[in-house]
Amino acid sequence: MSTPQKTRLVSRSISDQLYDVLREQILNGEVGEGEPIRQDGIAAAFEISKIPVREALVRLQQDGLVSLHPKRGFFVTPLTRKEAEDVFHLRLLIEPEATALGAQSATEEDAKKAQACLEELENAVARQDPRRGVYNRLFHLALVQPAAGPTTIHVLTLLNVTADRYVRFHMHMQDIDTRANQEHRELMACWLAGNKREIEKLMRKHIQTTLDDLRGALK
Amino acid sequence: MSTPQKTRLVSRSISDQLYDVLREQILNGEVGEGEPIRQDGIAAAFEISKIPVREALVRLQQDGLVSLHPKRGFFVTPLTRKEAEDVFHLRLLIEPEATALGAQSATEEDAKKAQACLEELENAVARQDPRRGVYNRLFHLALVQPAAGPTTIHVLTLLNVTADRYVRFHMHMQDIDTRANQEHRELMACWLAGNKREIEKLMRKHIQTTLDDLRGALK
DNA sequence: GAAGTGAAGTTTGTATACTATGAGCACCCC
DNA sequence: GGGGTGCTCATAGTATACAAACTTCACTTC
Repeated sequence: MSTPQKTRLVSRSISDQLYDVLREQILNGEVGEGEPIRQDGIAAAFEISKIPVREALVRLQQDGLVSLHPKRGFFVTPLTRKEAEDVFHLRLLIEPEATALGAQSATEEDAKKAQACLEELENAVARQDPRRGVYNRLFHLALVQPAAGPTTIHVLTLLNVTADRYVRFHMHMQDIDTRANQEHRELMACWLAGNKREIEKLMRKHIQTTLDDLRGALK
Repeated sequence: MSTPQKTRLVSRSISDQLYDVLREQILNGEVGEGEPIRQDGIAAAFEISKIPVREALVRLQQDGLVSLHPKRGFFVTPLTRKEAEDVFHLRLLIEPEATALGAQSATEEDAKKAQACLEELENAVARQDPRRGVYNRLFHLALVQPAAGPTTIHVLTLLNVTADRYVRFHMHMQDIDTRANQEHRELMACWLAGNKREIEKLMRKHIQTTLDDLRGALK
């Protein structure tokens, strides 16, 4: 029997699933910044015990999305202009180069996957999926994946998640969807062609434009 | 009554303390790479329950020091040349500039704290303290702290921790202690003077030299 | 002897239960 | 009436208990 099936199937633990759900809720602003997070409340809402809730929160804490005051609980970290600037600064340092390197060592399969991610992203945008930030991240990461080491992936994931939070909070999506779509198309074409210098420039501009828009929204 | 006491005293939870201890053990190689980590074993060793053990491990997982195979347990992530290159590459991108910015906006107090960290580091080196990697990280971070945003701090901490792991594993400390001491002195002098360009150059060289030594150790 | 099958023993992941700390409020003293 | 003191309640953090999954290994079958 052949093995075309290569997706690894594993049982995801409750805490692991909850981690994704809570992260998405925070990114969507469903729990306001600075707001306390009641472990019992979440446990009751999902009809589970506190143990997996705490594990998910601990992971989010390590991601910087919530902070923990000992014996007082977890709080959603407030959004600050300083953090926004910080995150985009780091992205500008890391992501353009990493993307260019990814293009250079991308295999046929990597290219397919990146294109699939772009399609999914465009579909999500087209149907106004509120989770399209997720697909945006996946696309950006797919461009980096072929060459990047595990730490670069991890750091960029962290940065993109936080960036996503600011974008979702301060900006009306439809305002940037069209432009972003255009830029993503250009990026993808250039990435497939493997033009290192050009990709770096495009990606830098792509991130910078988002940052400029964000600064505008922050007045 | 005056308040010269400004260190904030908080009760550290068991899981929080354990996080530090386990991280240090992994950095020291006390648990070999790829080795499984038995939750019950650790719980028994510290005479606590599994709950805080799991929380500490989840944090370490988020740091990339251990990985989790569902229903099979936590494993110490293996050291790879690729990750080492990756981590140092990122440090070279971020840390020199961040250190220079730190120097520019350092207050008198920041300077005092940085110098105190350097002293502690030198003391630790002098007495061959096995935990001197910790003080090294604290010193490097103290140089960055004055200007850096929270995310930069977080990312650099992550990178320095991982870098530390490779340095401790592959290199005999005494071989580099002397050189590092010298370089730290130079860095500190330059940092206090606030010469941006020069600091960047020195820090870049400092990190690069460590990377070169590491490459040598890796054959 | 190699490969498949099944039962016993580990170990994980989560529920439940308990302790103790912090917040909030009423009361008291001046 | 303002500030201190103790009580009550809510919540965090951890221990204990347990079900489900994985591993191991002996046993069977060809």
